Amino acid sequence: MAKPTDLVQGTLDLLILKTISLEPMHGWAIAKRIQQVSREALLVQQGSLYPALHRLEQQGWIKAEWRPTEAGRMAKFYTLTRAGRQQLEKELASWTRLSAAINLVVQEV
Amino acid sequence: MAKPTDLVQGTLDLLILKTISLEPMHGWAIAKRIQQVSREALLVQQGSLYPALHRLEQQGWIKAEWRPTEAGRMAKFYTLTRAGRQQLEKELASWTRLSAAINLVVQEV
DNA sequence: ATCAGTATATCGATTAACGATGCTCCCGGT
DNA sequence: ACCGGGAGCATCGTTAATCGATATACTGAT
Repeated sequence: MAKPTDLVQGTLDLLILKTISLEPMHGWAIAKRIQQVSREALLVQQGSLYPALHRLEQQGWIKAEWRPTEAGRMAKFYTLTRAGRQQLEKELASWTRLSAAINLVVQEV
Repeated sequence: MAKPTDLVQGTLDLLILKTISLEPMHGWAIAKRIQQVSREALLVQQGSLYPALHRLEQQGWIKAEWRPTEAGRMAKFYTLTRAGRQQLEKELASWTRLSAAINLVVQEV
């Protein structure tokens, strides 16, 4: 209720794809990264994160691989596939287009 | 499918509130207006529009009144309430904040 | 021995938007 | 007189994304 949403619904995929497009990362790190880069404005809940990762993997946009972290622990690292890169382009274009459109309405005088 | 979403989920309330903040309008006109101002980028489906209007009315953010249109037909005109104006401020702030945050992530190099 | 932080995961509930469908009224064309 | 199309309001069932809570396990430090 009356809660300042953590995310804009529908943008999580974009955020994840973009984040791992810079370098392969494990889920936990992806969430931290998004939070940090957005200066604490975006908070990716675990109950949103992992389902999203599985969703993306099933679509063939990312692929997972168990590897040790720098801290020496095992974690699932996600890499963007070729299809994922295309999807990122699409989602980026869509976001740009739609957010610009919303701004047109919202800035109307 | 592969459908270029008509809206960004969660922004419809904002779009409606903003639109009728300029002048009271009936549902049909609100949808047309949003579509036109956004240069056809945003398309408000009727199955989204009317439930949203009822939602907003129940929250006490807008209130309805039957009046004749310029064309002489009866239609339900919606006006922003005082609470609605506050809500508009909130949603606007939230959108600004969140979309800026998303852009931070998305424009990361 | 315990606690905090890292890391993955699932489940149920909530909620928004969509697509389809149905209704009425009015106007203009034939 | 008839018909179609646009204006205008509405509801219903489905789908899907996110949230919150909960569970598990490993590590390092106190």
